[in-house]
Amino acid sequence: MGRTADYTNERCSVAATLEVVGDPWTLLILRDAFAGVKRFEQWQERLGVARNVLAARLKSLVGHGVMETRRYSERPPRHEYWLTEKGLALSPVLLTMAEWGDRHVYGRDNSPVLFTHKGCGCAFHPVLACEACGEVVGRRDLERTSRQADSLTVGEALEAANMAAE
Amino acid sequence: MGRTADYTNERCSVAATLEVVGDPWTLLILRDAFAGVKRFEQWQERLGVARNVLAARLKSLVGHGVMETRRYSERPPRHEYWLTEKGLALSPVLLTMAEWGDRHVYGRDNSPVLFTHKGCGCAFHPVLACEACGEVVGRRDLERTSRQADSLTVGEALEAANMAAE
DNA sequence: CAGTATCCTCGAGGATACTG
DNA sequence: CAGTATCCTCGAGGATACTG
Repeated sequence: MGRTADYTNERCSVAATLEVVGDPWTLLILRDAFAGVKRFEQWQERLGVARNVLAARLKSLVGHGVMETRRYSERPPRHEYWLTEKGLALSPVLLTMAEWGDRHVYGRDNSPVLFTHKGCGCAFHPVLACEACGEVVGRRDLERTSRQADSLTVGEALEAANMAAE
Repeated sequence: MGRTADYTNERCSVAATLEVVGDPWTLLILRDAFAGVKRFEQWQERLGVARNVLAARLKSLVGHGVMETRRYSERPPRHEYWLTEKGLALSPVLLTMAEWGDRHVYGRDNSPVLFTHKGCGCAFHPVLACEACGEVVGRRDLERTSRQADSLTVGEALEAANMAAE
């Protein structure tokens, strides 16, 4: 009866990620966070999102441990939102999204943002590599093993993760 | 006045990707497509999504060139939905999402899906590498150059891409 | 500045019945 | 089987005014 896709009953890591960040505004908030945005008003102005919605999203991101608040003024009390390690770990998701939009919507010559790989000096375009051996990997190099049957739902996993965090 | 985030006026490749696939149901549809789902009823049953919504999403994905229809029966006329090259190119997005959910929601020991890298035989966990030089790359190895000011909006880029496709 | 509190709209999505 | 056509609900999000 939910009004939209409900990820919590899925048994899937993709759905788990979507449950935390797969919201129309959240990924734009995170994109801006990676670009250095840390304060409420900055997001509000850049995104034009309603204040209550922005507040709710930030609260959710903090609740999920993706961002954390840091005081930058005592009087008046003010704080900023910083990406945690967990939040910074989303960078490959954002980068692969940027790469796809770049390549398949804009076309590489029209890319609105460019990254340079400092190591080699080239324009950076990500490909996936295997953490274990470092080799570049395509879909064909992977074999998929499902364990869905005996695994937790997204809702259960989130609950367990929150318990562990406390 | 839109009811939700409107990506079309952004000048950003991430937003461009979200405009095409960043919908609560669409990424789950694609996830299942990568798992081999090709027919309407299969998605409908697995996702429990309303039929009109599923039809609309599939139509949108075909319209954006992410999937294409293929006849598999003449009488009665029946077709399947196959990922195009453009659609298959989304695999790094799904894989990095799966990795994050795996690691930061489920925890690696509870992962509902495993991938094995055939090359080295190890459990596959993706990291990003530079297409040009093959080296593994972290956020710190990247330098960002914005060209937002003189670049197209997402809406304009999508229109241009559609024109080119015809 | 960084929100909270209210009120309101409206359109996405669900449910169901129908069709070639 | 693969949708289309209708109708309906309801809650997400926008707008605005207010607060410490």
